[in-house]
Amino acid sequence: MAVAMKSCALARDPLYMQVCELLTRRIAGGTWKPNGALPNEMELAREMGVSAGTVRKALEKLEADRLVVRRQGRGTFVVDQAAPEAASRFDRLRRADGVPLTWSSRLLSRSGGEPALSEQRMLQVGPGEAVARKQRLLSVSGRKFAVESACLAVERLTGLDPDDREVGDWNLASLAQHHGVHLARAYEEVRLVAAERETAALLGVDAGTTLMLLDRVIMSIEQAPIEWRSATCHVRDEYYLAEVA
Amino acid sequence: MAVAMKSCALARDPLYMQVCELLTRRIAGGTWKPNGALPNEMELAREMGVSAGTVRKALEKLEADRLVVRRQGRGTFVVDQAAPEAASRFDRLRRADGVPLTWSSRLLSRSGGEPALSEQRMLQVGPGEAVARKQRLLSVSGRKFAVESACLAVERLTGLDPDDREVGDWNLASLAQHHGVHLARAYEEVRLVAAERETAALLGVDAGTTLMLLDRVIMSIEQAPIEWRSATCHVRDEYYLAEVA
DNA sequence: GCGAATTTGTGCGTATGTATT
DNA sequence: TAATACATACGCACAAATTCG
Repeated sequence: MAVAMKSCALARDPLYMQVCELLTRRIAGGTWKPNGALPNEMELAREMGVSAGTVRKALEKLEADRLVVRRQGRGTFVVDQAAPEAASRFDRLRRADGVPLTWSSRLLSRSGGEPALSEQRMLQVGPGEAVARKQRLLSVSGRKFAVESACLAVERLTGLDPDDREVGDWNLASLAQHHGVHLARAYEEVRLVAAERETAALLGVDAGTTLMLLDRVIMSIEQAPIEWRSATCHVRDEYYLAEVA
Repeated sequence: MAVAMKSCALARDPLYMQVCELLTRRIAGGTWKPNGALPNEMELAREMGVSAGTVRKALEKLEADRLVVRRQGRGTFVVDQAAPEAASRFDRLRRADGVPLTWSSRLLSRSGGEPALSEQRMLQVGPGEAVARKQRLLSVSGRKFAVESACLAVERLTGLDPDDREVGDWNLASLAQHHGVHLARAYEEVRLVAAERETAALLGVDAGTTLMLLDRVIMSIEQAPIEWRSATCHVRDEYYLAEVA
């Protein structure tokens, strides 16, 4: 580990970034379970042959990336990406009273195989890289709310069999956690669109009704697009909440 | 400065946070001009009687808060909040091709005085705290695009005369920079609304047309709401872009 | 083109403070 | 109270980027 700096003429990552990457791999590899504690900073420093300050800097970055949480007096813990707070962090729709929107879903269809052109563009995948798709009808307290199409870049999830049961109606957060991918952030585009005939029929509105279209691409820490979701929403009091930093 | 730690039994901010606050005040006070360089780290450490590491940590926080930028080999510089990149950071509307939307504006009206109830709620001000208001018609390449109402918590801008010329059709970024306020982030709510008669008339659309309503509150670093803007937008190809971290 | 000077970035080591168990 | 673990603070050395002669 510490060897790397002087012996290699090529520009390498700083030592703390290497520590960061190693810890990331170990967390993804399951060395420590979600909600489990990492060894303390001194311990990690000794194991890896670096200074405590270097480990500290690496852990600070991991915490900023939401892979771990650190608590004074307790320790450093692996964040459970499948826990509700973490998993719903990309859902920005709110009820009129500000509470995060919850819905029930009915699977309309699913498929897989080669990506369409739009999917290649949104997910930055080549024509040959397999994707999985699903289409769902979302309902909010009994009311038909949205038609959602989602597309997953399955090959970016290490060791995932595209025909696996869990790809059926996948849960992105837990799927990612179990296949070595850490979700970092999302880009979401909000548009107004006129309802097409089929969509209108599914939502029970007149064709041509103006709906809210949400296109969301969720990216991994390595900046690779993982999932593209396109939801056509029949909003009433509900709203989209953005926090601009 | 360094005295504070042991002599005082009360829980005080950590030293680096005190340095941070001092530097923030000095930047707001104009000790160093926008785009100007701060003294180097060693210098600051000597001046303030703290270690270089403490100054470093303070500067890292200031950089995270976008008050300064630091460049290896060059120095640490005050961010010009009025520069286009900084000032337009809260504008999330995009043209169809992804380019940030630009507009021209026509001032429809302006006023000031006691806040209405909605303004008290959105800006978290009391009934007695003065606000300033303006209403504008925004056009995009000749097309009437939006009716915008903005409301400013003038009393949060230190030393600002509510009847000042610059409050007429204020520029929030430069107004904030000149009155000791640092804009940190914004909360924006996106809704679908039916155009009311007056709004429809101003935008040249039929009453009842579905429009995009954007409610944005910009907050200072101290978490105080500074400006509330409510824009009713007649979007066509344009879209709202959110980045969810 | 090159080297010296300047400034931030990285890394190491140590001591002490503070929250938790 | 004691032990543990992260948080803060200090100081030093060298690497890397930038600027300038």
